[in-house]
Amino acid sequence: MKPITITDVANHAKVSKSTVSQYLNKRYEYMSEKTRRKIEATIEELNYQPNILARSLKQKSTYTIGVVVANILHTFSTQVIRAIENYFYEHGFHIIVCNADDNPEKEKNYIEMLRAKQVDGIIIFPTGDNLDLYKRMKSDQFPIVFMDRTIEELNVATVMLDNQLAAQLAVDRFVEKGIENIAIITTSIIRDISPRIERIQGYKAALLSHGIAFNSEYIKTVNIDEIPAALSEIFDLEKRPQAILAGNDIVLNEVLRYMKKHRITIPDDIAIIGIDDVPYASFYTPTITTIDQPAIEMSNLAAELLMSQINKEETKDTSVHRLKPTLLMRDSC
Amino acid sequence: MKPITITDVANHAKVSKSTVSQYLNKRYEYMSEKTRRKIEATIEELNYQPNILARSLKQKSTYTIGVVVANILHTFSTQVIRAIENYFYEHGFHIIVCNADDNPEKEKNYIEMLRAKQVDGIIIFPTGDNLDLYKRMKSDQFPIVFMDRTIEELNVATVMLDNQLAAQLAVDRFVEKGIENIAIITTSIIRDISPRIERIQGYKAALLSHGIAFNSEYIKTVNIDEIPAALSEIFDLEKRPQAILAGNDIVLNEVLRYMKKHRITIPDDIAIIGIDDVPYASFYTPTITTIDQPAIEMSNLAAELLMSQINKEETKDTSVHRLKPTLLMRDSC
DNA sequence: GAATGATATGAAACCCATTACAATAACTGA
DNA sequence: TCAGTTATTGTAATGGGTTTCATATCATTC
Repeated sequence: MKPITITDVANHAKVSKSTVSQYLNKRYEYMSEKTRRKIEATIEELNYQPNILARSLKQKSTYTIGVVVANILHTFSTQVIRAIENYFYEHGFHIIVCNADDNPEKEKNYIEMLRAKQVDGIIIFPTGDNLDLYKRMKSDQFPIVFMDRTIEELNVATVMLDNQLAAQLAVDRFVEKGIENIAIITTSIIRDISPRIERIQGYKAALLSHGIAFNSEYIKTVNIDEIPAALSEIFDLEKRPQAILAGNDIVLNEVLRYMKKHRITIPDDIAIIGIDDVPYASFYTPTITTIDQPAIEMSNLAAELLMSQINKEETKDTSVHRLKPTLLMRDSC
Repeated sequence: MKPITITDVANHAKVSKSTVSQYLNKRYEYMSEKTRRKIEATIEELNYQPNILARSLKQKSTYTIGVVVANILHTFSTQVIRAIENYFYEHGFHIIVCNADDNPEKEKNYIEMLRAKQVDGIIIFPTGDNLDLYKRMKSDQFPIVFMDRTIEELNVATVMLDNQLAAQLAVDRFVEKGIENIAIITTSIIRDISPRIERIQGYKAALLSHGIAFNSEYIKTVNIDEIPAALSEIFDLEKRPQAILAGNDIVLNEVLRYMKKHRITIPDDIAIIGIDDVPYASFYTPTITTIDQPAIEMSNLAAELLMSQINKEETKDTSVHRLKPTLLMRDSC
């Protein structure tokens, strides 16, 4: 069952490979009407499908791009994958999805494989631990866009949330409600993952702007399975907080689970705001106030930035785009 | 900035391309220790990465597989993508993720592109409307596994949920609680999508097994945005149901949203069970009883079935594997 | 009827690896 | 020392397309 090749078509239609190739590339002006129809019929008859590998090898373009997410478990990652897939489908590209699992080794492996497979570009949520690799791509002028996280010194086009603002929106809201004792919980910040850092910075800055001194006991950065313990610590404090800012969707889940378990009433006993909107936020009891990331807008922007690099457009945009989050006011605060 | 090729390495190391190629394929017995080290050093020095396209063209294997999900919006789809990605990463494969959007045209386009790109196999949630295409893959002996849905007449290896059992578990649970008026809501069943059909069949069969006549007014198959209207219809019935079985996670969301909006108490006013577990099920108020699909197990099985086809193993398994769902008993019923 | 130009087609190089096999070099034992 | 191995390396074909450019064909014009 050997596949049909362009040579088979050429022989069968009694023309040369090159003419068939011209046909495949819709350069009909290079052949007569008769030849065109003959080739058309032959392709139909043999059910021929061109081998894109061979074409890509010559043309140096695979119409494939790689998407390396840091952790596919986050709702945000899947939203981004979905939106990017959608964008590139419209442009005739395929996406290869890779999950680095927050593991720099895995990330490295993926990036190297993607480049070896000659993808036309990569959108990556960088773990931050492969500086050399990033630099090499940069110096090779390989199309690349960072998402969600920035690597300061690199000058790579980046799309991320205005994380400081995200935290600030939440703090402002809490303060508006007369709450000053605000805790923040994020997942681990090994390797200086920028969003987590920035959210904590934004939190501190916002508190200061309201003249509230921040209490370091109110700041918890822990692994997911350590969240219940962290919450217990916070609640055992002499001055327990009146509000919690959950740093991402997974943290929010754990926080809500904890409140449920310990029968702590939201928002009376504790006010809650989560960064990242979650599907159930609008019908949970109470409904949950969240800070929504414009995932689709961010994805489209990242895709466009990548496309302009792929198309070697002049606009060498290497800036960091910070998109604005939205406060979705609901009942949990 | 032209890329380094095997020829560059060969010239630089003063050996032939073939020797370098042997080195790349770790066939060190074809060269002396000295040559091996020379090549090794040169590759290091030039930072050479082989072009996998060229290799794939010759070897007729791309170490890439396609995953075409019917609708990436379902939690189940993303769970499957995640698990399959994980499985294939372990085996040195990449996955290309495609979202058919429940659109047979898009599905067709994707399948043809994937084959043109010479992927080694495809895992697909078939829309069911591309019979010719499925048949052709089958007759080409192209590695393919169906997931979530079966196409009866085709004899393609398939992994899916035991949907009848899923519905039955739910009905049994309702009946156990003394509830007999049970409604079921699924999303649209144009094109005879098998899970939806089977879940309704299972629902009917389970009712009968309990000696309960089913009421066709209790069965709603509608688009997502029509769910509130469908619910209103059901609640306006003379004999309104005491329970609702939500056919998938998205339906469950809409049902819960409706109940919240109309202040209908779960489980007192209405008992609810959802097919597909959702992240918030265990801390919602009340916690939600769900029928959980073993997504990871199903994905691994599908991946293994595909791998055995790719490796041309003897075991020509073309059967339909129906995995058992689990009832996660919580408070909503 | 030859020169001209436009149209149509094919030959061959190329993309970058792999691989079968030929060629050379080094080494063995008699 | 020389045939006979064995170890090492190189040549060339191959995979399936694209692309450049030469050639063939044909109609047109003078």
